[in-house]
Amino acid sequence: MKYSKQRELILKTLQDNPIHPTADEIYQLLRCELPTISLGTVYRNLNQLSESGEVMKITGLDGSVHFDHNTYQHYHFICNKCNKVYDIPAELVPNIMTTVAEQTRMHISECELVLKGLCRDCQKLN
Amino acid sequence: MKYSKQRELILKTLQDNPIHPTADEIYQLLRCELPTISLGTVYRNLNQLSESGEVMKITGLDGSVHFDHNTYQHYHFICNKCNKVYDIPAELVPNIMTTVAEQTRMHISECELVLKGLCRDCQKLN
DNA sequence: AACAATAATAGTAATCATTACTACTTTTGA
DNA sequence: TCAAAAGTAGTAATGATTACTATTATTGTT
Repeated sequence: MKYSKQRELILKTLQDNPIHPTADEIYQLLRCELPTISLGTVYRNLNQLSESGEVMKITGLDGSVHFDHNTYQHYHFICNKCNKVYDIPAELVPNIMTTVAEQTRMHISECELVLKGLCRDCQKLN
Repeated sequence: MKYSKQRELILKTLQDNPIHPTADEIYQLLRCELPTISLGTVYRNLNQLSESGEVMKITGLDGSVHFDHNTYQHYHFICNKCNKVYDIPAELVPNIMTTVAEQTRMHISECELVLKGLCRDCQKLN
């Protein structure tokens, strides 16, 4: 992987905006700083970065794919009202991968968990 | 919801083919039996049926949405090699929803878990 | 510093999954 | 039998993502 200014800025934007943005949201954020950047470049780089483990790809949230600068093992919660995405640290979740692997004899290498409901802020507003 | 032959056949096709098909796969399966059915009808009905809880919608597997005739609470495993989708009964998975709800004070109403890896059949082929 | 190989880019077109729209048809309950 | 409501087929439109291409930037080597 060769250096590119675009990739550096994409990574930086993701780190500075820990809101689990989509490719398009990152693109919009970047256009101020680098107006010539193209959406395809954002997609290509995010996919590369998630391949190489530098960012995390989150699916299953809504239609589109989101990205996360936090690459430690963790899970996600999305609020049905405000649509904000929250991190759920892996420590808060009972061990899933090894338990299921033991019981099913599958080789499990990835585990994606998405919880949905009402976040604390939105609970108050009722 | 009014009765329709199309909806009945869509539900039956899903029940007879517990392979977690996509809308398009159901459409292809149905075309033999009812060649005039339209893909839009399949989508509309699957969405209705999943709204009413008669089928389960699975996201986070790959790009597209899959459907499951099994509406009991359960999770999924997708094999990275053969791409087959397996059911993981909820009983095999440590209780996630209440544990996380207690610790985070979020109201959790849905929980989607997707495990990925190598299924037992594909492990043998190595 | 100049250079060639290779990777990356912008911009656009193409693809895939899904939804929206519309005129017509079925279902249903009075 | 009939009208209201819901459903349908077929097509067009949308949204997210990838593919393609000619040009540009990076990098290791002379």
